[in-house]
Amino acid sequence: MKNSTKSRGRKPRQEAVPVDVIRRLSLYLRNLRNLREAGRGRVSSEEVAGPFNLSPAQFRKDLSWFGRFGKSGVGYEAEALSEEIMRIIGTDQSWNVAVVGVGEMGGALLKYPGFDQSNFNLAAAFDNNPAKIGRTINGVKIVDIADAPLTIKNCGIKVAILTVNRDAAQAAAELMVKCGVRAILNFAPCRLILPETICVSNMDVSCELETLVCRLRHRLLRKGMQ
Amino acid sequence: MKNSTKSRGRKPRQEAVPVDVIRRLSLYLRNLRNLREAGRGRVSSEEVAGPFNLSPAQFRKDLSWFGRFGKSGVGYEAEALSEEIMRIIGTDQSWNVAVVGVGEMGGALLKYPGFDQSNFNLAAAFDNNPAKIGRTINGVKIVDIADAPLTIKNCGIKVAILTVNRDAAQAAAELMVKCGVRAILNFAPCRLILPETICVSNMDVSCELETLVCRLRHRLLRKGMQ
DNA sequence: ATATGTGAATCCTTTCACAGCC
DNA sequence: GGCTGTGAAAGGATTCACATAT
Repeated sequence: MKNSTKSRGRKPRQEAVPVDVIRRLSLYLRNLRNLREAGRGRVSSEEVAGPFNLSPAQFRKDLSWFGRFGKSGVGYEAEALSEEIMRIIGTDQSWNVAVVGVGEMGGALLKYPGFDQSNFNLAAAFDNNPAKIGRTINGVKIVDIADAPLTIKNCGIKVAILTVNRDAAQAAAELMVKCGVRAILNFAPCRLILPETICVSNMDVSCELETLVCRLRHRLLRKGMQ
Repeated sequence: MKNSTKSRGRKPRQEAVPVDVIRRLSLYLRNLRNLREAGRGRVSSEEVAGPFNLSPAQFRKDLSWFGRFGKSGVGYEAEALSEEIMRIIGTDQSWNVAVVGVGEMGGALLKYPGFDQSNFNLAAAFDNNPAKIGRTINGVKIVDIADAPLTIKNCGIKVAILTVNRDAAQAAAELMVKCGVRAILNFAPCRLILPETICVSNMDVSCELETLVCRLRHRLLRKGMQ
């Protein structure tokens, strides 16, 4: 009965950064942008973390995974810190991203203005519907998914957003992996079975809604981040 | 310096259910549906939790927050367990949900077929754009947000999905709260400042994308659920 | 005086392992 | 034999508190 299933029971004792640390870095970064737009040059850990109901100590511990970025007794330079966090996350460079499946959700993402200010560049859109192939949405031409290998290679795409329906998700994901995609943001309401080397994150509306309404009846224990 | 900010440093020592438990229950529930559709009547904790890279022990501990639902040496009845979990979450009853802001994302959600099989019923859509008010999307009539109080009261809406743009999000959220909404699923890329009694969950595409690409460089420590 | 960075302590979550039951 | 339910143990994450730096 022991060591039965896959690799779940391992004890790697590795010095790996917890993924929640990165998720918080991403929040800090957004807040830093706001603070800078509000004219703040120097900021404290309380100012950066407080709005998310996270403690200043948490902020400092999170950063300490990667180095020392503040001045004792003074605080942090908002701009320099932003750049450091972007370097840590990897968004100091630009990323070409593919949208796979131009249905309602895929179309909405292609038109989403939030990416304009980011270093994520929606560089390609794929679909298998002949009625959609060749059309252009917000400057992005919809390409036959059969031609995905070439496009992905040409654009150097490593990240895909999966917005196909549930039944098509697994096959589409496998195709992306075969084309060289290494990270997938999955909007389909199912789990993808992919090699462990591929990074997957799920945006699960049903799951979030269910969690929300459950919090309405039970008083649940959250942990910051709102 | 101590006891400085809000209520962050409390030690409530309460027997509150962690929100992650609920998030996993939601996943188990989905898998149970799949297992039932595949004809399985009786299932084991391994079968239910395994596909999410969660351990059988975790599944049993999660359930133990709420009671005892299995038979020793046998397993669980898939259908009965589904109903129990739905009762725990609260989706044994139907929920009317409002979509606030019928832009690209709001429209996509209104047309999203995933809600058909769920107990979430998109009962109302609000916008402030006269060109949209009065139109119908997927059977849902778009109502002037000025008339939200009446609609929300009539439909008994307690949950809203916020799909307005960032600058409008805080005001729209406050309006919803004033109308009696108690839970908000926020798609806008910002944090909402609301009374603690209101439940908020954020669907944050940028944050997830950043976390994903960060995982491409650093080998991060995830904890199941994929 | 003030705020960082970080070991130590605390708190929480997950896993282990086994008694109990089918 | 096989699987659940659950205390106990192990492992992680958060908070404390203070030495340190400006």
